[in-house]
Amino acid sequence: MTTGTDPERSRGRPRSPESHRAILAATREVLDEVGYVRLTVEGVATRAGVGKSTVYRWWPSKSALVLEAVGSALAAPPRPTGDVRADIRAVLANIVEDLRGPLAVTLLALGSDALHDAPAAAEPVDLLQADRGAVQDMIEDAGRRGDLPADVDADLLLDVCVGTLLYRLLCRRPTEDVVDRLVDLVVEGRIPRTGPETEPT
Amino acid sequence: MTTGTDPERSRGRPRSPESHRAILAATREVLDEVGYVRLTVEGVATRAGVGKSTVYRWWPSKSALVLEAVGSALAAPPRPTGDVRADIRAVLANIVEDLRGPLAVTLLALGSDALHDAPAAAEPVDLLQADRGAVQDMIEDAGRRGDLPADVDADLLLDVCVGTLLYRLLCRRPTEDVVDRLVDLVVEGRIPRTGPETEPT
Amino acid sequence: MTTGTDPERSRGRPRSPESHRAILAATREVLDEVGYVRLTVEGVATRAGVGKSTVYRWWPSKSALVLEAVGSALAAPPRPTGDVRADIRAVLANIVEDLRGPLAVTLLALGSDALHDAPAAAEPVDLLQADRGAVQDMIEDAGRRGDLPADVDADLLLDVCVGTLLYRLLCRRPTEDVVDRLVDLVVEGRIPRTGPETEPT
Amino acid sequence: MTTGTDPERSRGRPRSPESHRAILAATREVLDEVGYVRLTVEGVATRAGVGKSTVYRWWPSKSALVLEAVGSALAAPPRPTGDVRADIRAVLANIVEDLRGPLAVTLLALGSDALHDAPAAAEPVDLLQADRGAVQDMIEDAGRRGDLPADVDADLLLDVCVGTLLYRLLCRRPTEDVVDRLVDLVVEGRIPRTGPETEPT
DNA sequence: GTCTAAACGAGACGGTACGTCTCGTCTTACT
DNA sequence: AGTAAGACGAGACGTACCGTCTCGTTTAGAC
Repeated sequence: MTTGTDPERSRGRPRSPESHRAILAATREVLDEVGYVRLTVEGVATRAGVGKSTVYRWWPSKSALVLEAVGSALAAPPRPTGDVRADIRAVLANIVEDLRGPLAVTLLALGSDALHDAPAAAEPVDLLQADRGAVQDMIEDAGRRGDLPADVDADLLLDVCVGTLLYRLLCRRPTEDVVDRLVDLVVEGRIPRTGPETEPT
Repeated sequence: MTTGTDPERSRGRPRSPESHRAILAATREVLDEVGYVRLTVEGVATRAGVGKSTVYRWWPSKSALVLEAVGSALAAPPRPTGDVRADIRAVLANIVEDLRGPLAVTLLALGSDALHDAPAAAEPVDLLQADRGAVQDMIEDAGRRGDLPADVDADLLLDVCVGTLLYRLLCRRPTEDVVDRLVDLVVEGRIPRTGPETEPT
Repeated sequence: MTTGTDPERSRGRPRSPESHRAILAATREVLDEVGYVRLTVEGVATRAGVGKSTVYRWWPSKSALVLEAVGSALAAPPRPTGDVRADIRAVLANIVEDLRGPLAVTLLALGSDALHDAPAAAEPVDLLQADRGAVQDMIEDAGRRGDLPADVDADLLLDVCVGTLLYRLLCRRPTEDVVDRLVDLVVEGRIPRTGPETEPT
Repeated sequence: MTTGTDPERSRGRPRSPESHRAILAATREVLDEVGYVRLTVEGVATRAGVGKSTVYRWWPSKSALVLEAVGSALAAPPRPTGDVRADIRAVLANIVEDLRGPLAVTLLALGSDALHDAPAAAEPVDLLQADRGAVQDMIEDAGRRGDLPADVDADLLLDVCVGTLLYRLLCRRPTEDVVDRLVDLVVEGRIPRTGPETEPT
């Protein structure tokens, strides 16, 4: 199947895929090291071995660049198995994984930066939820199957999970066993307790 | 013989309380209007009718200034009544109230900015929880009274509430009836549903 | 084989000659109007229609900028004619001309500023003497020709002339007929007198 | 009529002479160490063990303070002896002595600073010539006695001497034997030569 | 021996300029 | 045509002094 060369797109020298990748990689590294506010486009370009104008040719601003760099590093959404506990667990584990490193912080910076520009507003925070629709379907399926209430509010349920994880990461509180207890809470209504550990049902 | 006035403290011209207040007020206004990243110290100083050096005399940086300005505008913690549902509701209503306006966004910007400085890190996010200790005590009291499990994890329970609200505000999803349903979830284990509205017990 | 273009030098956008010239011109204007101490780099940049960073990209400091601006406005050295009186007269007339306007004052400010930095020290005062070597040669030639003593101290002789003019300008005393009388003094040993005017020999 | 103590003037605490002296001394020290432009009133006050307001109570500005500090350290004018060579020598030696240290540079800074304020303009440069009138009288006396031309231009003659010394000091050229040769030039019309040394007449 | 008013130290104040930094755009020469 | 280099206009950063202004504390002469 030849996706081939779009006659409109392929005039002149084509975009260099190496540069593109190098820029995104450099962005992620710099983000790791100094954070969003101290990241400079010039620094990224230098580290990528690229001219600053090449960055600006493909991304309109620092925030757009960072947004794509962060998005491109997110974990792939898991495939649903039909076991609602396991599926939600997998989604949350993904999020925890994603939010390690600089991503949580960066998302917040992006979000707060964007919230004062009506247009760009929703984008960053939705990154964590590229697969939100799929997850909601999965939850609603569970409702139909009877594993959850039939009219479960998948939207809020998901926000409880994601919000709690994001907030704990932001406050630097531990998140290891929180995933399980969140699942217990939102799937079975089990109020979180301290103590040995949540026992399996 | 009580000297009263501390000889160490009263040398030189005393700090002008009007300037101090005017600066914090101006900071809040500018924050409202243009947001954290577009706020400038010079702009704040001008609006407060104050020299830039007066701002820097008392706050070491833009972020410290904003942090205090935001903190000084938070709602006062409610007094516990003994009814766990009502108490948690009151705390969450306070948070929702605080996060209207620019505070949610600003907290995120501050938080993300700070997370790359080990020392200043925890401050901003803890602002929302100046009264966290009191609320935890309140929850644990409820555990002792039997309104909640005796070994309830007050820490996580609180994070579920705060995190969810913060996240929904950040994503611009509605928060009006979420407070009630969160209380239902964390106090009674009621899984959130769509539908007419949560009926009273 | 002449490569011509130095591969090291010609990377990136070349320096804009208009900006460079505009900055020097603006510096001279501002100097004229408000003097050295009240000259502001930002003011110069604004008048030149240039960003402040462009000024600082090419001159490390206000004093370096002013030094070059002043230097670039000095009169070109006159061509020696062989008549020692006429030649010295021409040199001194040049100096008087240069020191009109803000240059005398500026040189002093620069000089006094610089004298506390060992490295930059000599520069400003030497500005007046970019052509000092040539003038000394001229004087020594006159010595060899017999128009002046054979072992004339050209150095001191020149300092007498320049120093006297600079000092009188600084004290705001008139300098119109001083040039002639200085020449009388240093070429013919005629002690300066008040009175109608120096008669021609 | 008892002038005695003016009832208007002598209420309250009298001016502290120690502070006054300490401020002038500190000014001279700081001037020596860092020069005029880098001298700060606050630094002077601190070194003098004095509040900044005490400085500003008695001197209207940094330049006025420095002017007085510099003036108060000048050498006392010599007494005329009747020997014109010796008298001029003594005056010039005084000037050379005064201009060692930071004074030459400071005078220039003050002068250049002042030249853009019409009122304060002439003061600094005239410092060197507090005794100018006396010296002019002395030169004119020599004219009347026949040691110099009867209509000698004392004004210009003095400027030649002072200007030359000031300029050489500013350029950091040696001044040791220049005094003698200047006297030779302006008293006897002897054009300066290099060589063994000026022989006595 | 008070009384009292000016001078004092300390240092906060409103300003202003500094020199540095980053943004996002523009302009070259090279490939 | 796309790129690396890097100059450009703009404007905020945080620092340093300026000269003014309050404070509370001496301190010496007037009463």
